[in-house]
Parts: sequence; structure tokens; C-alpha cells
Amino acid sequence: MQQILIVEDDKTIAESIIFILEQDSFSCKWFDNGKDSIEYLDNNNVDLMLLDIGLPDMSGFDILRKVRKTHTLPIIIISARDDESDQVLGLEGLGANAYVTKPLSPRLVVAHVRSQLRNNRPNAAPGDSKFSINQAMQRVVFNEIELTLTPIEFKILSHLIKNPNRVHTREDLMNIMWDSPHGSDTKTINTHIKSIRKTLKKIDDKAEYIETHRGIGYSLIE
Amino acid sequence: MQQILIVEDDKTIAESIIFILEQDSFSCKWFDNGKDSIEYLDNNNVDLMLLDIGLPDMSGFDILRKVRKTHTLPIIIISARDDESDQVLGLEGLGANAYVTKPLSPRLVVAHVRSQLRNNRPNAAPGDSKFSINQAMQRVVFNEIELTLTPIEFKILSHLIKNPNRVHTREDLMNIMWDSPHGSDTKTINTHIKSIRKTLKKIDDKAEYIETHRGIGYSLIE
DNA sequence: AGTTTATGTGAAGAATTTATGAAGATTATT
DNA sequence: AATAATCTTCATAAATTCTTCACATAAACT
Repeated sequence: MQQILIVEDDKTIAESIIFILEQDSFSCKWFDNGKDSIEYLDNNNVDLMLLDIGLPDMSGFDILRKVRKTHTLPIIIISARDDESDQVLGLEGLGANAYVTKPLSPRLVVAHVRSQLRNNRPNAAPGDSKFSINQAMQRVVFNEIELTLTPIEFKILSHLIKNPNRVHTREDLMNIMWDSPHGSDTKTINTHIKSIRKTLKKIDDKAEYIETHRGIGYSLIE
Repeated sequence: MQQILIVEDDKTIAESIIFILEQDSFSCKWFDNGKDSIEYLDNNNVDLMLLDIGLPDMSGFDILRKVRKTHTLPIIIISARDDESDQVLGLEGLGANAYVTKPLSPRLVVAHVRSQLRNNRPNAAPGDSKFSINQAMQRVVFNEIELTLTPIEFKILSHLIKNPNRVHTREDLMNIMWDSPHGSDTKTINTHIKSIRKTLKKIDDKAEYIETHRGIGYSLIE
């Protein structure tokens, strides 16, 4: 269970946030001052901090500054002030991850919490597909494993992933393989598909992801 | 250089955002419709997307849904509507990372962009890298040892270190090597990379840090 | 069943891309 | 101006990738 630290001096607000978060099965810890919050943070496993800017003992910005020196957890600022420069300072200058203004909508707070905690999981597979594309590295990730593909294989497979569950004719795939017209035999594709299947099979032996459509082409099944 | 994709049908808004972002040395690409944006995203290295919800051809929410099937990049929604349920849907349901309402403050947009790009680095834990850069001294330190690099080698390697785990095309690297356009062969890079590899190998014989991406360019693995 | 047609398979060699080492050109330094 | 350092180009070697081919296998048709 993921733990949220709430730093908020207004008891009513804190309780309403905690109520919603706990319904969403987060574990919450609440402090109404900066000192105790930092101490708790330093000695416990906290996944995310909700931080009110207007506190009695020290400014939320000071807390932020201090926490960011040693912690990388996501921090969401809660502020009564809808001031642009406060937001810029918090987000850009001091390393907050989101900024919510009062009056607070508990649902919106939970949405931000979820959004942040989702992002921090690097290998979160998007959607429900077993495939994802690491465009930055020009790699396809299959069952959390990066595939080693040749340039043409990458082009074909990533195109199939982007357009799953539909037949791609050999001509379509040819156009994807080469940027400029190329006078090769369409049978070349069979060999590339074979090679891709072989690569996938190394990771998931039984599964058949690429389907042959006789006389037409291929498709990828999700 | 990190690339931002802006999806916004209002030209004035788009231009003002681009103006600010480019001042902050982000590279921007702008589309006024969903279809072209998705196509561009599928075929290029985009680091972050700014997405307007009210587009002519398709709803921003539909774009979001589609993009999230295969991409994990941070997405910031821009919306004219300050509607709570829209925000909850975008952030929680569809996987957006932030939500900014119009009228837009460009500075605030940049603050969100920075915040997202800072957070999104999975290798954010400082100190775990074998490389560090002493910009003032124009030196790279590798495994506690200062490297002897020529000016161009420093430019290339420090850029790779600042943007690890992603492919840099030869063209990108050329732009980094020279400030002004330069009509040299892209094969020049091969020689520089070779020289950098040689320097690294002197210190750590077995390790392969710079990876070749055939037909594209190079990347540095952390 | 037998024939025809399309696809799967493995391997060879053709084509392309990158690595390598060294020489020439350029720039900076003394 | 001479020297040293750096950058670019070039030729060739090495590695990878692409295409083709021959044959095996599977599906569709008569």
C-alpha cells in the first residue's frame, strides 16, 4: 500500500482529503506543521507528499526546499493562493510536481496523486498491450523486455503495434520498410516476419502474435 | 535538445508558447490537428506533449487515449474549460500528467514542462552515473578519472551524458558539434565516436557505453 | 486424394553501414 | 612562420543487415 504524507494545518481540509484517499486505498499520515513532517519523511517510507503552502511554523516553500535536498518523491502543492508566480516558483524553482489551488476538490487531489504515482513507475506498460515502443531508443518492449531488432524489423513491428488487429497488405508493409520506392520482391517480407516471430518466440514461446492472412498480408493480435 | 510537441489549433496561443519554450532552449514542433500529431509522435523522438483539448478534427481526450496505448511520454493538457470532471478524467482516467487551464500563462506552461521533464528521468538518482560533467572546466569525469578530450569530443560526450538512453541521430550530433551550419560529412562523427570510445576503454576496458544504432546514430547507456 | 498456390524455413551471398587507421587539411599556439 | 593539436576525409576492413533462392510445409481448390 502506498503512503501519502499530508502537511496541512486546516484540520477540516486534511480530514476530507484523507477520507477520500483512504477510500482509494492509500495509507495516509497527517501533520499540521513542517517540522514534524520533515522528521517523519526522513524516517519513513513515503511515496508522495501533499504540501500546504500556508503553514504556521514555516513556509511550505521552505519545507519544499529542504525536502528536495535529500528526497526525490513526488510533491503536490496545495495552495489557497492562485498566484502564477507562486506556481512557477514551486514547480520550476523548488521542484514540486503539481500544484492544486483551493478550494480543494478531493477527487481532483486524488486524480493528481494517482497521476504522479503512475509516472514514477518507469516500466509501467501503457494500456493493456504486451507491446510498447521505446521511440527514444528505437526499440520495441515486449513483456517488459527490450527486443533486439534490425532497422527494418523495427519499422514493421512498430507499425503493426500501432495498428493492431487489422490486416496489413504486403504492399503497405513494403512502403513502411523503405522510404523511397524500392524494387524488391514482396516475399522479402515473409523473411522479415519470420525473423520477428523468432525474436518474439524467444521471449514467449507459446504465443502467436503475428497472424498470416493468406493472399493478403499480416496482422498483429492484441 | 529536448523536443516538445504542441497540439493546438489556435495559432496565436501556439506561437506564444513556442516563443517561450524556444527561449528556454527546447525544440518545438507544432500541429493544429490530432491526426498529424499522432503520426509525428509515432515516428519521432518527442519528449513531452502539450495537448489542447478543443481541436477541430478530434477530441484531445481521444488523442490522449490513443497515444497512451503505445507511448509513455509526459502529456500536459491545455484546456479552456476549468471543469473539475474534465481534469479528473484527463489525469486519472486517461493518463495525462498535468492540466493547465486557459487563459494560459506561458511562464506557467514552461514551469510545468520543466517539472515534468525533471521528474520523468527514471535515472534521476544522482551519483549513480559513472559520468559527471565539469562544464566550467570543459571536462568529463569517468569513474573518478578526468578524461582528456578534444573540444568536439567534449561536446559530443557531454551531450550524450546529459541525454542518456536515447538515440541521437548523426544530424543531431552534427548540430551539437558546430554552432553554425557546417557542410561536413556525417561520417566525421564515426571517427569522433571511435576516439571517445578509445578514451573510455583506456579506463574501463570491458565496458561498452556508447551503443551504435545502425542507420540512425548513437546512444549512451547508463 | 491430388494439384495448385502461398507461405515457412534455413542458408548463402549481395548490399549496406560502420569501424579502423592513417593521411591530408585546418586551426590554434608558441 | 613553424609547430602542435585538432578536425576531416579517404581507403579499406569488418560487421551487420537485406534479399534472394531452393526446398519444405501448409492451405485452398478441383
